[in-house]
Amino acid sequence: IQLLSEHGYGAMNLRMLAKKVGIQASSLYNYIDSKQQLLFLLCEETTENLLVEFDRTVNAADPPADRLRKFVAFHLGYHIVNRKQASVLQMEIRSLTAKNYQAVSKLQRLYTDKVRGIVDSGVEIGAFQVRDSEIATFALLQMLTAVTRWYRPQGRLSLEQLVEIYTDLSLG
Amino acid sequence: IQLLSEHGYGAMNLRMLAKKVGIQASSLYNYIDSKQQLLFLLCEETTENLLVEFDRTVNAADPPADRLRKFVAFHLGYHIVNRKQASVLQMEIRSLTAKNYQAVSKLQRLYTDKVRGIVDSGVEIGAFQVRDSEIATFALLQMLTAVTRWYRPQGRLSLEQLVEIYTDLSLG
Amino acid sequence: IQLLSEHGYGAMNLRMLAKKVGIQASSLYNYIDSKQQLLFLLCEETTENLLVEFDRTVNAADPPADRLRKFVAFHLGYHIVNRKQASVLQMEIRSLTAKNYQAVSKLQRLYTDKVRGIVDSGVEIGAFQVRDSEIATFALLQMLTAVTRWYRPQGRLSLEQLVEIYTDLSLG
Amino acid sequence: IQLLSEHGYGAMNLRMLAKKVGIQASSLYNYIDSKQQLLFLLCEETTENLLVEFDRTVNAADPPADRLRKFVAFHLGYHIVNRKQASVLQMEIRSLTAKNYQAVSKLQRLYTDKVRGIVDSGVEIGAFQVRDSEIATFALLQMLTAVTRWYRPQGRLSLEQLVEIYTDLSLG
DNA sequence: CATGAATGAGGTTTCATTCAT
DNA sequence: CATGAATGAAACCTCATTCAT
Repeated sequence: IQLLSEHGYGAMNLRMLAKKVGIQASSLYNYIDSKQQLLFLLCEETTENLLVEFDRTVNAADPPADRLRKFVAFHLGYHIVNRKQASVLQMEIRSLTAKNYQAVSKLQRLYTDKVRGIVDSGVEIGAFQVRDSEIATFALLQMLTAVTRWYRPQGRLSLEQLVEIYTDLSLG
Repeated sequence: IQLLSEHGYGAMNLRMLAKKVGIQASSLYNYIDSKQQLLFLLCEETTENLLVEFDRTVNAADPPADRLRKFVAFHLGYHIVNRKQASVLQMEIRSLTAKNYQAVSKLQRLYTDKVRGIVDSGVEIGAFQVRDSEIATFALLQMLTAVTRWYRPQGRLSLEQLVEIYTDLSLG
Repeated sequence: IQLLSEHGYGAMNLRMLAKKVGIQASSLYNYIDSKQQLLFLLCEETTENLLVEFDRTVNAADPPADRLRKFVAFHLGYHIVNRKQASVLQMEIRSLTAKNYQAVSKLQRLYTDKVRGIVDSGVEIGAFQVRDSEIATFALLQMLTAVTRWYRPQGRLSLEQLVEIYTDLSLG
Repeated sequence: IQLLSEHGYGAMNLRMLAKKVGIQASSLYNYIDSKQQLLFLLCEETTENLLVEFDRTVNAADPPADRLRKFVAFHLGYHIVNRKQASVLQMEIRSLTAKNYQAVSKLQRLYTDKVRGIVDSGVEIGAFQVRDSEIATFALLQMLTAVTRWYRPQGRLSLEQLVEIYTDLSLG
């Protein structure tokens, strides 16, 4: 994950990975079938994990505004803590084989749908006002996810502060 | 730009580009110094163009709310019309040489600062309320820029509708 | 052809070939698409050539016994003169891709059918007596073709002598 | 033998063999010293076996024509029943180390000499007429041996029929 | 301005073989 | 007797780049 997030799939080669884990490049093939499969497994696992954690965190029974708050805190926190993993997912899916890409895409769609569910239910009961809930969902997700692009630990703001700020922006 | 946006810098090779423009790969070197330089020129040009267009569109004399509206319309429109170019800029700067990366980064920083200027001046006169104007600027920019990730022509919404929706979200 | 006949497809590597022709291995790819394609082209060409030469040599209008004599002289001569090429064809077709194998196989079948035609027409007019003309054709062909397995130039017998000997055996 | 005859020495790898026998590749080394030695043992054993069976079947005291008939029946039958083994011997000796190759070659020469003995003794007493007994021996052997190249069980002809056909051709 | 042929560095992958357990 | 993990050499192939023409 670290190497992928630093160099990208194309620029990371297996010799780098091998050196990092202290074996020869050929020995990697005791663990993976191919470089492509490695990327796929990583992307798949990360996305599935995100789905599981979402369900564990966001209680479907809560009112929409509460769910949104929990979602923002969760999604932001997750993307800050696992920012390398998340940025690999964001940047490198394009390097997946058509077939693999579709599999991961499908999982990501499930996640997007969950978030859309929050927005929609808020709109339904009049808690949220948005012109277009699909676009609102995209905008929300991308605004939050993009935290991986600039976040640096030891930055000016703590995780808690960021959550507050982004919650404000999201509710707005 | 088309090939870069489809395949990425690493996966696009000069033979592909040569074929696309109808010459042999070696002939490309009559026009470019290296693959890297080509990417750099493209990124640099795109960013500079963005800066110029911003200045031409957003009148520094207008009140902040107006400038924000004009900015949203401009930035969104630009990223939809030039979405391939924009997505190259977004995705491929990482493939730039350290030196080239810094040069483009510096230009991008200028743009970010201009947007930050709008936010700040709005906050100053009490037109906008944000907890943190740096984060707000990032969030705003990334929310808008990410339109390149999902936009498809012949989609459900016209450019005008999208501008309205995103203006709403931005003011919120 | 020389390298393939000496080492076999699997054991011949492209570096050997490159060295033989005095360029770098990678430069071979200016002429071929892949090692597999090289083998295919060689096999295809050889087989097609054999078909053409057969037609040029064996006159369909002659009586069967004459055609058989001409065929023996031609086939034996061809396999002695082009013995390396012929032995590649014999030994290495198995290394062809399924698809490529079928293409070459089909061509070879055409040749076998021509020879079978000679045998059949001889049987028809009572010039040849064989219990089974399919097996007789196989036996004839393989007996002749196998000359590539042991023939060495500067051997005890001249080409003319060999032709006489094999003609005798074939008519028998 | 099955794997070697299907894929050839170069294309068969020890992992395939291991899987076939239900152990791990490394465990093979409890039974063999090397891949090369495995091929050698197989080739050696097959050839020796052929020699032993020849002696058991072809009675040196019989008149040449009878010996030839017995030889044809034996050699053909053996190559049909053990066709995979036989085709490995035919195709893969070339993959033997120089030293191993010579050892097997020497054994094969013994077999060829035995067949030559039949031809020669037939010529001596005037039972066979051949222009050149060395070539006749080669031709005979290769004609028969090549049955491995096309024979398929459940083919049109029974073993007995094939023996009759080939005996005819051989005497001719 | 265009080309074809060449290059060399490097990439992923394969595979026989080893070895501690 | 079996294994999993390791290895290193080597294989095919790719690609940015060069250069004489």
